[in-house]
Amino acid sequence: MPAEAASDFIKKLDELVYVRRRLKAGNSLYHSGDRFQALYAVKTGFIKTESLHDDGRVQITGFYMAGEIFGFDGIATEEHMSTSVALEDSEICIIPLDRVKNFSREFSQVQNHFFKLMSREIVRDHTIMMLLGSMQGEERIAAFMLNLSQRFYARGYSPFNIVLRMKREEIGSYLGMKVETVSRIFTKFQDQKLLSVHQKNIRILDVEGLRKRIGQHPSK
Amino acid sequence: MPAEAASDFIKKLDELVYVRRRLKAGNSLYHSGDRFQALYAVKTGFIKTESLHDDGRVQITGFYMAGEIFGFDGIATEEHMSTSVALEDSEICIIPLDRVKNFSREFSQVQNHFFKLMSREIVRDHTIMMLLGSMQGEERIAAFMLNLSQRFYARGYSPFNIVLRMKREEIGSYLGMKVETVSRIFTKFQDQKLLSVHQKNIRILDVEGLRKRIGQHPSK
DNA sequence: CGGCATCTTGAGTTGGGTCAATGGTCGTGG
DNA sequence: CCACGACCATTGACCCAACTCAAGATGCCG
Repeated sequence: MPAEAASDFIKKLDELVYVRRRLKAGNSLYHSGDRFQALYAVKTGFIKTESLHDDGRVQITGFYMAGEIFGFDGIATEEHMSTSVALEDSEICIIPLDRVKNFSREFSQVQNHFFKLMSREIVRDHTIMMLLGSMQGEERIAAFMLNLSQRFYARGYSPFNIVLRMKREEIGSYLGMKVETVSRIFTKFQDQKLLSVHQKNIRILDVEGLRKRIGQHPSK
Repeated sequence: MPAEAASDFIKKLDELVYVRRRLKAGNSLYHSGDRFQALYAVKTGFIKTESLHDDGRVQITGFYMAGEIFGFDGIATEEHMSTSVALEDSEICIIPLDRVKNFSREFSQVQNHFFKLMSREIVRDHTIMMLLGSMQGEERIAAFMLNLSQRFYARGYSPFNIVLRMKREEIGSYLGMKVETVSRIFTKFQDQKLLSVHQKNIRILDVEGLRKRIGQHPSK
């Protein structure tokens, strides 16, 4: 790839996201049912997306941190199927899909990039489906913590000292279990010296130990 | 949209899928880890995709019938994260992604179409996540049967007389429960005159009754 | 300091898993 | 054509992980 083309590409990517928006903790960018207008990239902060079921139930379908993109669910029907909520004060880059489409015609890499982003989201969802469908409580929490750890690390933060932005109930919603169960498992992991837990401050003490929790379960 | 452009578009879509392939029941198009080469559309038959977890566990992440497209999980890393298996003799259209990308530059609708397809897959996955995360066994089966019914109907088949192509165990894998539980719930639904069950032949007797099963559960 | 939200812990219940046995169905070969 | 064997589905009995309900504990903010 010629250097010039690459730098053009970067410039384009930058143009894509030139609109920013600040979002206070607890506020939403869009609600379920809103007309789809754009994709969103987290610049700073933490976002959750929750899907509303036909009956009243709500489940968190994703947590997004700096560098991650969300909102893809709105493309299919031009209408968002989820609600996005800031878990802390956040800064969000707005990426109008029309702009992506136009740039894609000129720069095939832009198109490639967005295909890959959506594919990655699909893979991520399949991972959660496996977690929800075939792991037990302790395995789910272990997998969740390791996943957070890795994402923090990838973003330049410590992979061991994690400050949770979500409450226990939200973790439960995401992992398909009740608050009480989440809490009990945190306590258990602390007793077993896998984690140290103080409120939302979690320190991962034994990565290997957590890894071993996953997959060595009776379930076949 | 001028009629001519529309017909060009259709022609292009047709060119996209001009390679076909027959697949015997039980055979695979690709395995987890294979290099990604193309997307696949079901022309006739029935396909399952299953994801392999780090530990040995396997979970079915999708069932695809005529008209549905699968394989999107391979785009992210250029490597498939799942294995696709034919549940019955099937005919598959091969859609090389490069071709999609090239046509997209010329026909923006092609690009739109594939963005929407991927978004739809994400929405579908979120639905399953909700099902796995917050529904109980009976609700899951009810939701599953109604979903199948609707897809059969959309493809021109009877929405009431359904011939399952997958075994009970595969339904269980997809819905996050054991064979025995699936079987018990089918029996229960039959006792309650919601379904009539004979082997893989299911007749839906009471759509409203099934709908009411979903969402009226203790959970919260 | 009080009030409110969140988190933890305990006790009892239950949906679904496990294990084990039985029953059907289908394809193959004698 | 029937009998055998393989595979799949169903059913029963028992058990346990996670849920429910209920009480405290902890921390946060005005």
